[in-house]
Amino acid sequence: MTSLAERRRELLDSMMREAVYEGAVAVLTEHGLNGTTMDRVAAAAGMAKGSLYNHFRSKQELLEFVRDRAVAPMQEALEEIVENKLCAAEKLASISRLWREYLVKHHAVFEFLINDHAAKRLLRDTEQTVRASGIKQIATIIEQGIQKGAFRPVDVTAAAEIFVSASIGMVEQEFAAGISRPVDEAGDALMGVFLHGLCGSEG
Amino acid sequence: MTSLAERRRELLDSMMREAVYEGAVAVLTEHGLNGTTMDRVAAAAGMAKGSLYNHFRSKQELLEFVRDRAVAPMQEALEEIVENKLCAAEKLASISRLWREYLVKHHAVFEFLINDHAAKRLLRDTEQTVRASGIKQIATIIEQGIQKGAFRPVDVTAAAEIFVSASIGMVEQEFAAGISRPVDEAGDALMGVFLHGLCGSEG
Amino acid sequence: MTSLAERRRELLDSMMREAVYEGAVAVLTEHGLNGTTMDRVAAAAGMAKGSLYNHFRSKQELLEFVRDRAVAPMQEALEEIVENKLCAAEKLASISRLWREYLVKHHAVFEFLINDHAAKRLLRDTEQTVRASGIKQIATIIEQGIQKGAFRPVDVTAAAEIFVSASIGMVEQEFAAGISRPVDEAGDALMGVFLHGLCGSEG
Amino acid sequence: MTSLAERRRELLDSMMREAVYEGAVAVLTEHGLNGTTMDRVAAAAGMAKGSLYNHFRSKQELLEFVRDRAVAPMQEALEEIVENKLCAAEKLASISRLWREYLVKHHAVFEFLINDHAAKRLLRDTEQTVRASGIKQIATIIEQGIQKGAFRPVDVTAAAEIFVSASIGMVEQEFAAGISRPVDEAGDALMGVFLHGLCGSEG
DNA sequence: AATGAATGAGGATTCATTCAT
DNA sequence: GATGAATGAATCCTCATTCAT
Repeated sequence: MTSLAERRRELLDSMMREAVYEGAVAVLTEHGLNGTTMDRVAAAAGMAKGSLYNHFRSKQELLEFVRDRAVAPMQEALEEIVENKLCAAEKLASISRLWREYLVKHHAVFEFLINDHAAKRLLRDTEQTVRASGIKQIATIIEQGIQKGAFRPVDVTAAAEIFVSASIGMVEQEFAAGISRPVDEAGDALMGVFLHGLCGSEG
Repeated sequence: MTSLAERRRELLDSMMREAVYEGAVAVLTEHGLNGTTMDRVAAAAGMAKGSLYNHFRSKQELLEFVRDRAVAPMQEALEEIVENKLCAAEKLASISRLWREYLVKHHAVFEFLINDHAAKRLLRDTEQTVRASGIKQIATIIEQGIQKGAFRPVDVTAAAEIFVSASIGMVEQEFAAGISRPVDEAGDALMGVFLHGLCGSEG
Repeated sequence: MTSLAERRRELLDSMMREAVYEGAVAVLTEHGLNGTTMDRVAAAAGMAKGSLYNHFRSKQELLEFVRDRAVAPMQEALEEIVENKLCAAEKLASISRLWREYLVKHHAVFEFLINDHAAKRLLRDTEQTVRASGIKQIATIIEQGIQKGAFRPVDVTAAAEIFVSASIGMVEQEFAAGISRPVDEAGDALMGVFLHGLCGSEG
Repeated sequence: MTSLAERRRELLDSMMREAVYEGAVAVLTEHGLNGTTMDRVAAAAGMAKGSLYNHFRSKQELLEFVRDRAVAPMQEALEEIVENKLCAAEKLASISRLWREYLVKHHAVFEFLINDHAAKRLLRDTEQTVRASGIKQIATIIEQGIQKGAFRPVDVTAAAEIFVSASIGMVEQEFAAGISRPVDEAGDALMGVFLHGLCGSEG
């Protein structure tokens, strides 16, 4: 049984983690990974620098927390889609839209999570990277599509990498270029090429 | 008219820039962008730290030089392919292979050039990014393919982004995962999906 | 008259001080004086860091308590020897052995008590240092020996300093060198030199 | 052949090392080993903190330099005495006086070099400690005295440890107590006890 | 033009002490 | 009294840039 004090502590703890998360995201957004210092995170989270170290052993641990905190809801949503009763093509379309929405919303965090190689070094994960696990899930969906006869028998991992790279790359490019496509238009373009190729049915 | 002294100066200058380039690449390879200090670059280039500042106003300028120096031959090769007499699909296949070879060979540099957002910030380019200019060229090729009736009338920019993201993403993923696919296999997989889609001709 | 509550408080208090003593000694042993943080002491003593400050005004006060707590039994034993009916030479031999045993047993504490000048600064004592009071006692014994005609009329303080320094120094040296002499051998060597000198009876 | 520039550099370097040495000694004297921060050393040496790191890789390396710089002249003087034509007893007396003079003069440094266990930890030396090497030399002298028949056949290492501990301990005690004996008096007292013991010739 | 020592603003981390609960 | 999170000064070390030689 959890005592009152314990529950209160947990509540406070989760509040502070939330503050740290939001502070860190704000700093990442404004200053990039390299400009994300403990000083700035502490200030943005409204606490003393030393306090951060009462909750995270190191900067790395803090950033890992931010990553997990940011990725968790997305991975849950992803799994939900994977387990749906939709057909493979519909699943891919849903995922493409899901990612686009998340990327747009949490751009700063994902920028450093997905692409930043400094972060890759810092957050030491290879197989478990967000990207890698996404690729695995997509590969599974494509595999299902192939077995149902909906898809041609292609190299599923390669196809999954293409899908993931393209999904993320398109959004990133929009950010870099400072433009923004309507969600549907972008998704349709991606799905059109990914499902039917450039050459079309007579190809 | 260039005097003898002037020519000699230029020669020396280009030799030193070459040394800086190679030193910087070596340091980037070994220590990553964050570990690339002026000290290390100077040491690797076989010169004094102060001398770097006689040729580059700042670290940023030096890194921009490295980027340009690294990208130039690739862009030349790209243009050559674009101007070839090949059909669009063959051009794309050639480019895919070209990029793969370059990425594998100069991995460290491109890692920081193409993806590292710390570098993006550092190297202030939006439209002129390597990626952006690559996308433009690819879009042109696809446009040609469409006009020749070889490709379906898709959103050329989106398709180009997909192609570029996928080309780069696949190699990056291999690096991250520590594996390496045979060049042809990877290229075939990409071209297969990109040209014909997952659904196949009956799709 | 002490009330029951008062007595209970005292009991609890002495139990906690005991826990603090043992915790502090453990930490001193494992981490050295510099590594002895209030956090670690609290953890080793099985209590919250804040609680330490309910019983000791500061780290310095806590360490002074540890010093006194560690030194007390040794000083009692020393006084017991001093008041014995033994002759001066035998007293010295007993003391030499007593110290050796204590030093070996409580090495970590005494290392910081006796020699560590950081501690000396921290624990501000001059005359009352363990060392100083030991020297006084030894001087008294030597004085007695001289008055009984057993010893030559030497400078008693100097002789006492020699005895104390040598007693401690020999053990310290063993620790530093990582070796350990048998108690008797070391004691015999010390007493031999101290009583008869290097030159021998004909000297 | 050393170029002019090279010689000038060496001169400047040795001047700066001298400044660092004196600054460090001043700080050690005033603040103790624990209070000896790089900031303070830099300030005392009249230079910027960062400059220290151009000449010493770390605080430890700097302190090791200070130790060596402080110890070198003493060890040279010690060796000179060892190689003299004096008899063993005279050598010991000379050494005793030498040490006393050095200790008095460079008290702060030696306090941390010889006794401070924080320093021992920091300066990782066991056998090569100042103390250990001094003991070795003394042991050699005693050994010679024994072979010449001047000394009784005692445990030379133990006797050397006694001599060294007593020599240093007496000075340290004077410092701690804030008094100061005349050099000769202290030396005579030590040599008297060390050579002839407490018991005297009839002992 | 080359050199490399000097600089000093930061940056990550530690820890004695305080204080609200 | 007990607790442990909060605090922020202090510490070691880094590195882009400057400048005298």
